[in-house]
Amino acid sequence: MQLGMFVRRLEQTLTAAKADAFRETGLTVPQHLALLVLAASPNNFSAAQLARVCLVTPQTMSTITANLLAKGLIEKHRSDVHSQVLVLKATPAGLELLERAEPGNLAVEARLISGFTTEEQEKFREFLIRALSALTDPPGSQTEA
Amino acid sequence: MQLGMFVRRLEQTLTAAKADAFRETGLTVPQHLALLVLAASPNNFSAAQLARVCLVTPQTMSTITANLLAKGLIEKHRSDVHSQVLVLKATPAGLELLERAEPGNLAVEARLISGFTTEEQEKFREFLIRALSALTDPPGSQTEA
DNA sequence: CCGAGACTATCAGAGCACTGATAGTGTGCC
DNA sequence: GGCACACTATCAGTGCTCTGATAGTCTCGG
Repeated sequence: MQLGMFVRRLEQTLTAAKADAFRETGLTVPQHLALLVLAASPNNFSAAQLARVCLVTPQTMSTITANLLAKGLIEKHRSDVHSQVLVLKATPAGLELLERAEPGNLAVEARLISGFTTEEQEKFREFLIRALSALTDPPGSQTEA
Repeated sequence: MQLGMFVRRLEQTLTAAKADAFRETGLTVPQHLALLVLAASPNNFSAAQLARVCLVTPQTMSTITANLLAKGLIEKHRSDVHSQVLVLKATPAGLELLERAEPGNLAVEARLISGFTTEEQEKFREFLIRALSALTDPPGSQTEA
């Protein structure tokens, strides 16, 4: 079995576990992430910036923020420096819900690494980053160079 | 940054890379997987069995097989042992397309592990499986017991 | 000044993935 | 025999993700 299969499997299981943890709050995993980033950011993001941070396309983030907006967890403000840019901001209700969701999130993360020593965690993380780099940096792109 | 984030990121990047590799064939990543499993299986699967193997729900697999079916890459046969079960089978066209898709798939897998020694690959795989087990086996599920 | 390029937002459409619900079938227990 | 349970297929609805396309705005260079 190829390594990629295991990566996919772990991610699926992880997402399922988080979705389960967030069920009570009504948040989805991407919604949680967007809210988390927004709450942590000093000056708030535009949808396009948020999309880049969360590694999705602006169109996808638009879907996510539309759902958060409909639930009143975030709000949009017209930027005063760029007349067209819409700045996103977590509402008090959003922050409050996030508070309630975090324990579940952290519990899943804790479960993920429960079988690892601190050293192994570091090594695991290093492996993930190295694999990511290998896929991101085009090493086999001498073809067109 | 939490470890889960890196897992998600790697999976997203991996899927994107595979999607890119399959673009020429018109296959999506889930379609490729379903076709691969179907082609490799001695006696062919029902949609429900295939769903379990690919780790998706039967409803999801139904969507995937509908698209494969529409492209003529697989076919459905009524099982002769169970009157209601529909057995799936890759068509010659499906097998032929799979042949064309495999090099790209393998290239991405090769890229994924390109920065690893054989030992590290084994360790990486072991880490992934260990994390998977930690999430799957319910260690904190005494709540409802 | 004006046009090119970069960035923003947003619509449209396809595919994947889930939950929930409905219905048919097949096995096995009472 | 008949009922319950398990498994199959499938419809309906929601949400995430992508590509492609359209349009507004801003900056910078000629």
